[in-house]
Amino acid sequence: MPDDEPTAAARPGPTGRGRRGAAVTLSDVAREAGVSLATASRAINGSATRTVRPDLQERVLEAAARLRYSPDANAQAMARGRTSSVGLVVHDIADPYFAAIAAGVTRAADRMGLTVTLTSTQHDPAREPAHVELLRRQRARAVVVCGGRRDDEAANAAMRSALAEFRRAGGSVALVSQPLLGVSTVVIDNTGGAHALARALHGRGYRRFGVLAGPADHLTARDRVRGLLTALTGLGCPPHPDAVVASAFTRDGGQDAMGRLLDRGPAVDVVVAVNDVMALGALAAARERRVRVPRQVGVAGFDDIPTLRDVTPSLSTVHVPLVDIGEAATQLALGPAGPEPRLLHVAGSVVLRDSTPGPGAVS
Amino acid sequence: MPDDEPTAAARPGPTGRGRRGAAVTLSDVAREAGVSLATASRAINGSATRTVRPDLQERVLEAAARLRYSPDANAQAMARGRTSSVGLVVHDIADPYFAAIAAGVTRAADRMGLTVTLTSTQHDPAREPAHVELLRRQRARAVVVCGGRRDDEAANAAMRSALAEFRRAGGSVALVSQPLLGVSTVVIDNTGGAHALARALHGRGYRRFGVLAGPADHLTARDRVRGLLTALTGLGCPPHPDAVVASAFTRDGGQDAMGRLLDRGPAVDVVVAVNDVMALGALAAARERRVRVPRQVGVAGFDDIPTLRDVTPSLSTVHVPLVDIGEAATQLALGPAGPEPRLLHVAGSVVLRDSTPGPGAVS
DNA sequence: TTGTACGCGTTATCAT
DNA sequence: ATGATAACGCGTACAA
Repeated sequence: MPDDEPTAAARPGPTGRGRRGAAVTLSDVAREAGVSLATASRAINGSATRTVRPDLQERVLEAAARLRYSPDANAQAMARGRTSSVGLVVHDIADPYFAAIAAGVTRAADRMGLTVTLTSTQHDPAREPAHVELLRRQRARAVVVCGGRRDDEAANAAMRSALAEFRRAGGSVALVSQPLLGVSTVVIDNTGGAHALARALHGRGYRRFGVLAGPADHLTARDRVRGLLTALTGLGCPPHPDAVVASAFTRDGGQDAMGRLLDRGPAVDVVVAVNDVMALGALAAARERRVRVPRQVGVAGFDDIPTLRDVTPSLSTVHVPLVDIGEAATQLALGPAGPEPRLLHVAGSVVLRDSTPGPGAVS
Repeated sequence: MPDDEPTAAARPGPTGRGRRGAAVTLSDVAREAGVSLATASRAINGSATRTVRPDLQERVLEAAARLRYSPDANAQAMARGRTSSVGLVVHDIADPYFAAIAAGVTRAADRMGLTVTLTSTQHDPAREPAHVELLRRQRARAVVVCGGRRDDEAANAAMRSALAEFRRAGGSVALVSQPLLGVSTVVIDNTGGAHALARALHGRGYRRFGVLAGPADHLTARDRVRGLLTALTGLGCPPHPDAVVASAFTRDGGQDAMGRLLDRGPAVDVVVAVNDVMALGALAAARERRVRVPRQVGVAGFDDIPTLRDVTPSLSTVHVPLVDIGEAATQLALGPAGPEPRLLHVAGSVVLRDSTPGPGAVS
């Protein structure tokens, strides 16, 4: 029998309050191995300064395996003064945009031996500060906050304060959005990407643009709209004012806005949504109305979420490396914390697909 | 100035090793409020048995707010003997199937005041036990493991052992898959759903079925295939043996299998994939080959992932309430732990959409 | 190199 | 109702 029983696993002592199922502690391992607690600790987690004799080391490791010892991360966190977890704040993990970023964060964290604590605001920006506070209580080493900021000074102040407290507690912070909170941020070039997209579409012959602009106070949406408008104005074909329609930053918002545009708006030959999920909503609105895409109207989005692979017609968009951004944000947060917040600018690249062949293209 | 400065926030004492940025502890709050540590603790987190005088309570709360005190969850975990986090193990958080379940888990956890620790195996089932062990170190209250089991006794034994250790450490467990690990499980009725789907498609007139069967050792895939085959056999039209093609359980797997079926397989008029992402891959394969769906061949999947909303033609499938399942699994894990593992059976419902109008349907 | 002892921040027990 | 104090499990100066 290679797997013999522990010698004195369950401590019968009056000490244990019996809360957890007979937890085996490092002391148990030390006793089992016949060494001191300190030695056991060094043998298992390897001290930076100290080293332990090979034979003792082996005895400790064997004892640990025999007892199925599992170090208590909470106790380690206390003793070491730092945890091994990073927080991630998203609006909705089921949204492919956030899911892709989350994949990057988990990958990076995994590589660094850290775990990810995921919190979702369920689309309510007002809950973000509370989630940051929650992560502060966990003493997470870092927190990555995703999702565009709003033009709402009260909300931003609350968030800024929450992040400041988080850092005061020793944690570091990285954002994926706009660099307005005074912390390190992965900044997506929304304006430039939108600008390039407008030019590319113009290059395919489109002249009458519609824009699904998202919420007026949403900074990402606003930047993208601005990029589109300046480019189109520069090209001499600014969109009709009524062809720029506001809505929520979601699929439903895009569907709604596209519906309004198709039903009561001026004629357009291409519609650009400020993100992909809105563009998907727009496609749905077009389908409902038997409006053919791209024959009657072209559609483009922004972000290049993985979902687009399965949409027909394949959707033109601005590719943004979401998974890489998740990784980068994590590294940014965990990296050396200089006094100045660091900014990492990420450019998007236009990808024209079947949804925008040009106004005269044969289907 | 409503927001006055802390009186004695930063403890200058030689105690602090200065590891974390001047952490404010409960002792600081107690001193600031002029009460004992115990009273401060009770005032802030409210003891079950003891109660504290209102005026003292208020003084403590004020002091805490003034000092921006944030309780240390790790210390609380130690003192209380239990944490407030649940673990979640998935294969890939970017996969809409897992993302939807994760949304349910976070929602349930959120409602119960718990945080979610997310770990992703990056599609490597062999890493699952290690992730469970990681969650055990954190002393997570519970762990939810998603993803179908394999017919691999070694792997299952390793997982069973990891879960047993997790429970021995006081944690509870719930699975979303097959009930073969001896723990509470949310069981999706794969066989029944597939059976019903086959009958429904047969009802629309399809007779020559193709099946994208997934990996041979994947239990979920196997159950679904079995459901399809028994139904079709019962209906007198079992699929041609060469029309049942194996592949990976992924989009690429579906694309690959569909390609092989279309290129070298027997003629079929409808193809059923054992999950939606494979069906999406199948659609891609059909597109590549200029095979029209549903005119030349119908396609159906399984799961009803949210992505399907945006696919054309809209995909027939078996609806499975993924978000609800995530919630249910969390509650199952956190609920009263009887000696017997609890099983929660979830049925799917067939949803026929545009991808399977019937072989003779006018497009 | 090994062992001893203290501290991490909080809760819970037991006196008061 | 409040306060002193012993755990909780581990890391690490410090002493041996």
